[in-house]
Amino acid sequence: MTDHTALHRTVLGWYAAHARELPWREPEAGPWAVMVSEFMLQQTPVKRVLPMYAQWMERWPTPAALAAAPSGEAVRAWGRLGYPRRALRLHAAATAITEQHGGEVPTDHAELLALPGVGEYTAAAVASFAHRQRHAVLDTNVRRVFARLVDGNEYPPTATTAAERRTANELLPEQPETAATWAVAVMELGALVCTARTPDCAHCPVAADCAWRLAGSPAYQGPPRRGQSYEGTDRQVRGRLLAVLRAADHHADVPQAALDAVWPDPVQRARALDGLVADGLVQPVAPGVYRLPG
DNA sequence: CACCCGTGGTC
DNA sequence: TGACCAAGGGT
Repeated sequence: MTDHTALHRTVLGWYAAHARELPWREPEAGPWAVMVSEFMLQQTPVKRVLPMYAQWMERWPTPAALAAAPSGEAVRAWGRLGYPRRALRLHAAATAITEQHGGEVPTDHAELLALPGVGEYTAAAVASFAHRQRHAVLDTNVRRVFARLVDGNEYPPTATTAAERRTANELLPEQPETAATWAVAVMELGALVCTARTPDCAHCPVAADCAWRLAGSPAYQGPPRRGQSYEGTDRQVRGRLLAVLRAADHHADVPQAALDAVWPDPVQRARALDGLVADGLVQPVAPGVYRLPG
């Protein structure tokens, strides 16, 4: 039950002075704008999200507008943002919001969590950033900041732990409005200063209190964090296949031959295509003919 | 819970 | 240059 007022004031002051101006943080950005940004930002850098976000919000400014479009159009508009299943899930979330929540993004955390593509982080982020509620928001940035500041470790554990949730809740300001700003402020600190590779400790507002710094910035000791291989994987094949489908006109059939051209190994190619169909990203319309889903 | 799921930028 | 990283979620 320590008093964290000084820490709150320091971080909130830093945020007030250094926060980026992002469209989903503008006063006119409602819950839908926040939700769209959160889907796009899942494992994708802000810089690459910005242009796609602008296009998306202009085309589908409400959940109902997106729900009225074919899911394949969402996949097509997703472009090269990566992880196209996110586009499908965002479309499914828009449909659920339209059909079950009167077209309004839910305010209740549990209802948010029940939406397709909304997990622990995104539910807390929308409830906090858009609805100004008090929630611990644990993304990769926040987890890294707390790992260093509180635990003295360079990196957080592989998966979010109960101890991390305890820390986040312990440090969360009591007032909901303050907590909401605190959540985005800690995230911003992780994104801009307390970065993964080369943290800018010289400009960190809490460097003097940082357990990791005070311990001499010891190198990461934990288990090796598995890298993400990509060359030669099914994911690469899926990406190439879907690129062909996206490039085709809306409702234009894509012949098997066009898909066969993207990858030499027929076994892996077929497996990747089957996977896309199973995921609902590709629709088989006839033997040897495919398109994005309607 | 370990693994799968895209894409592009960085050192 | 290959490994790492980027506002995760689903299984």
